[in-house]
Amino acid sequence: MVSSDPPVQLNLLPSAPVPRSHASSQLRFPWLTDNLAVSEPAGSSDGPGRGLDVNRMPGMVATAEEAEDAAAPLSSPNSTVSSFQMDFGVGNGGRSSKRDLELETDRASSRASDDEDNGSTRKKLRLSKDQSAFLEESFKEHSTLNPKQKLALAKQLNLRPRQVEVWFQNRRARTKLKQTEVDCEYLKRCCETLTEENRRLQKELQELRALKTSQPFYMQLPATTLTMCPSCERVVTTAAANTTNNNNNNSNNNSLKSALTKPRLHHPFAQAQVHMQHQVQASKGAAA
DNA sequence: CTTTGGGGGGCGATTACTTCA
DNA sequence: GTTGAAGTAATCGCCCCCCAA
Repeated sequence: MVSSDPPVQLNLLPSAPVPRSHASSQLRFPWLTDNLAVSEPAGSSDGPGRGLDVNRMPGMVATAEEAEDAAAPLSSPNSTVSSFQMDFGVGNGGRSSKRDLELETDRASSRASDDEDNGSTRKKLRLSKDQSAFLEESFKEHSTLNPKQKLALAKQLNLRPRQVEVWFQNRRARTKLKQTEVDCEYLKRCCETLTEENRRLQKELQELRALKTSQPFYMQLPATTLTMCPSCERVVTTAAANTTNNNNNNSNNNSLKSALTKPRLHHPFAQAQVHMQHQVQASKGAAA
């Protein structure tokens, strides 16, 4: 009934869900050479003193996660990101060891970046284009990460695992939002189509009622039902099955036969016949 | 076998920061 | 230089699942 296009399914997520542990794979991306210097992110010219984060006052590290954040490097846009070799999903999928692995990685990261960070403020980072592109490619492969994948990505991009995790969370949220917008647009079109259809059907109904009052002859005919012709999408009246009157209205049957064999415009039964032929042809075509 | 508490991860909502027109 | 909108990194709180005790 709704003639709108089918809803668009944005291909924003990986086609297959990420298995808990799948064969390790190695990804190399052409824009990342061994000596590729990650481009300077926009706005990175700001000094570390600017953009003081009120949530991260110096010396206020309390929880393990905060320790992780505070100890980890800024995205160090000038650092060298070498040959991304993804080692995804090895071993047990590592739920139990996740914390240890992250802490270990963060300790390593903090060692590498103590001079940059100074443990002072943590301003909001802007990922470099290369980092974003790599994360994007990874997201195409898997929309979710297991702990090892997360660590591998973090290591290769010189980011904190938490940053990778957050990026994927936000990316999933954006994907969902986009898909929702697309769905919304589709439903809107459906609604418009149905509204128009309803308007047209109301008009047809009015026409049929007018026809009924102006041509009382058809009042004597068997009860009719409204049906929709699938081929032309017009409402037609068809004779309802009526076995009780079969024996006593031969005259009607004769006139009916003549009407059906010589369909005339605006004759309800003739219209019904024509539309039934349409239906048969349509169904034959569909079957073919 | 069932219950329970903790760890871990995902998600929605929100905040805060950056960029751009 | 200022401002508002848009984009996005990051946080918070909640929920669910899993697992060991």
